[in-house]
Amino acid sequence: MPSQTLKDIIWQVVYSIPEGEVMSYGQIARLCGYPGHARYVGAVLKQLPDDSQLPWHRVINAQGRLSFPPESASFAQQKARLEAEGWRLDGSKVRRVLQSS
DNA sequence: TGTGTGACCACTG
DNA sequence: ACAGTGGCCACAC
Repeated sequence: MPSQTLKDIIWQVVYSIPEGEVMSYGQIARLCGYPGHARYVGAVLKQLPDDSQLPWHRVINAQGRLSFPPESASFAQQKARLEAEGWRLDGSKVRRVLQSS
């Protein structure tokens, strides 16, 4: 059996997402060498303790949105953390803060 | 061993 | 742009 479970690999990949960048669940699954496991990536992140140091907020879905109900506390926290790293929510879409306007 | 469950995704109209 | 649909597959029970 693997010394590293898929869960371990996912943690590593999420941890490696640099500040200022975001990645989709499916993208992470593929990077782990497990294409088709996007849902599992979400399941793993869901188990993280609140005080986790993992940058889970840099993980959004393939549509460029947050995978939480807009009124939830998790949504608010992810939104806040992303905004602190140079992103903004344009409607429900996550967009890089930039340039012109 | 079998079934239900998703912090998903790609495709379609 | 948006909603519906089917597919996905490890995991918890």
